[in-house]
Amino acid sequence: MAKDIIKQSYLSSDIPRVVLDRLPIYLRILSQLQQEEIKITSSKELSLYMPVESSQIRKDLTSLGINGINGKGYNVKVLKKSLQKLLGLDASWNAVLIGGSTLGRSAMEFMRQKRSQTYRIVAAFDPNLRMIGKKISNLKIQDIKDLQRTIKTRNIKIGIIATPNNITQFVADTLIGNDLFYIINFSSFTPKIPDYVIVKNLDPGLEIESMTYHLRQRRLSKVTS
Amino acid sequence: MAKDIIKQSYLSSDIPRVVLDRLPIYLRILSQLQQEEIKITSSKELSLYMPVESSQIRKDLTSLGINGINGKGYNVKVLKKSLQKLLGLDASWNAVLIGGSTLGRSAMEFMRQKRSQTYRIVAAFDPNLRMIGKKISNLKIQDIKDLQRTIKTRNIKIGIIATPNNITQFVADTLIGNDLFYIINFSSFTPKIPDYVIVKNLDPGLEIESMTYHLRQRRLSKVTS
DNA sequence: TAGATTGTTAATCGATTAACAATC
DNA sequence: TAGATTGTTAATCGATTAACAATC
Repeated sequence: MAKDIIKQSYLSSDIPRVVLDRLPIYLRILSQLQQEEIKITSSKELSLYMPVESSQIRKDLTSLGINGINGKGYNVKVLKKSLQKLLGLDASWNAVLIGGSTLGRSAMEFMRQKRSQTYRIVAAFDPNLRMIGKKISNLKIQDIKDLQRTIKTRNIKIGIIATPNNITQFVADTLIGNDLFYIINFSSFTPKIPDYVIVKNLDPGLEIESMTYHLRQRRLSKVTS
Repeated sequence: MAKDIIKQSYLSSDIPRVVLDRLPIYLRILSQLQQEEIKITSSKELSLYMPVESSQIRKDLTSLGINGINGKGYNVKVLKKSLQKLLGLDASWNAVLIGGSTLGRSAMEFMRQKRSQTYRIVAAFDPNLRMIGKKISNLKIQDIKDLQRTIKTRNIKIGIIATPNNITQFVADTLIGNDLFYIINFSSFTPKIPDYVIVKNLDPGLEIESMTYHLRQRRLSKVTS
């Protein structure tokens, strides 16, 4: 029932995925420009920092209802604010970490470095009973039985999986069963999920493995040339 | 001169980026199937684990010269081997880490978790002279002056940036200047790079920030429905 | 005004999907 | 053989780019 409503609203979100994925990149670039005290930028300048034509950037922005100053460009501050609001970055979202062993700890540590205002890890759990009570960063690892209650009381919307690959599916199912439909997955297992759930797999290995293809190519071409 | 050759060979690598990015995902799924002792799979089965139609998968594979058993499917072991070889995962690539403070440490720790056979971090540097000599994991942080020599002697092909945002560009330029054209960037700054360089920006923030859009959408739709 | 840049359309490009004969 | 799945083509879909009049 609740899922039906959500599914519907998800499908109705009208920004194409490719556009959506570019927006945080625009924001990064705008922040950089701000640090350089640049007040007005242009689609052309923005395009220097990413592999996208200026016309694409203009198109993205107009499609979102964001307009520049005709003949001038875009006000950096205004554009940044618009994008932040659109992406929901003016709010802060609570997240829960599942997995208190080394992967969990390093993932936590790594995310902490980024000091994002957008999300906060406010609770930690581990399916392994032996981990309960141990501390990870400043959080006490809780019994997974209390997951549902904690999600409610702490208004948690994002689940972070940092468990061994062999229980990733179980953990994902648990999160989804507890109405967490936004999942960040640090494990190397890609869980099967219903289509109203959004999972981001953050596995550096995935990136590096497509890199090595190019490495190999270049070596071959050097040898043969 | 050397750059010209490389540039050329990069452009001539004929696998489309979208296809290339799917290959490591196929490999993950194949490993999972192997763990379940499944010997023969099909494009249909593989498509269950990722948002791609079976015809796409067949097309990807034939385009790479990989053939299945007509009427039967694909031999899991054979397919895995073929993809690994194609991606250059039968080799091991040496990487250097730049940045020995907390971000560097947690990135290192995080990557260690993954125990990839594909790459190995064999040296660490920091532009900050005060960091020199400190240990990170089992590596001693070296003076960046020795970067060039170490790259040569240790046959390093991959550079990992884990420095504060404000020096990312400097570090990227340094790496490129030392003929490292494969860069993994853990900072939140997107450096400007020549087009023959491949940079993978691994910033969980990027992923999460496009997630919050959907979070916001659903909240709004719940309120209005 | 002259120069620069937006907003927008049309053309191009490439990726995905559906369908089915060929094959095991 | 019957059933299932590949390999491949054609159709569809969507994203990117180029071009330019309108605007500051």
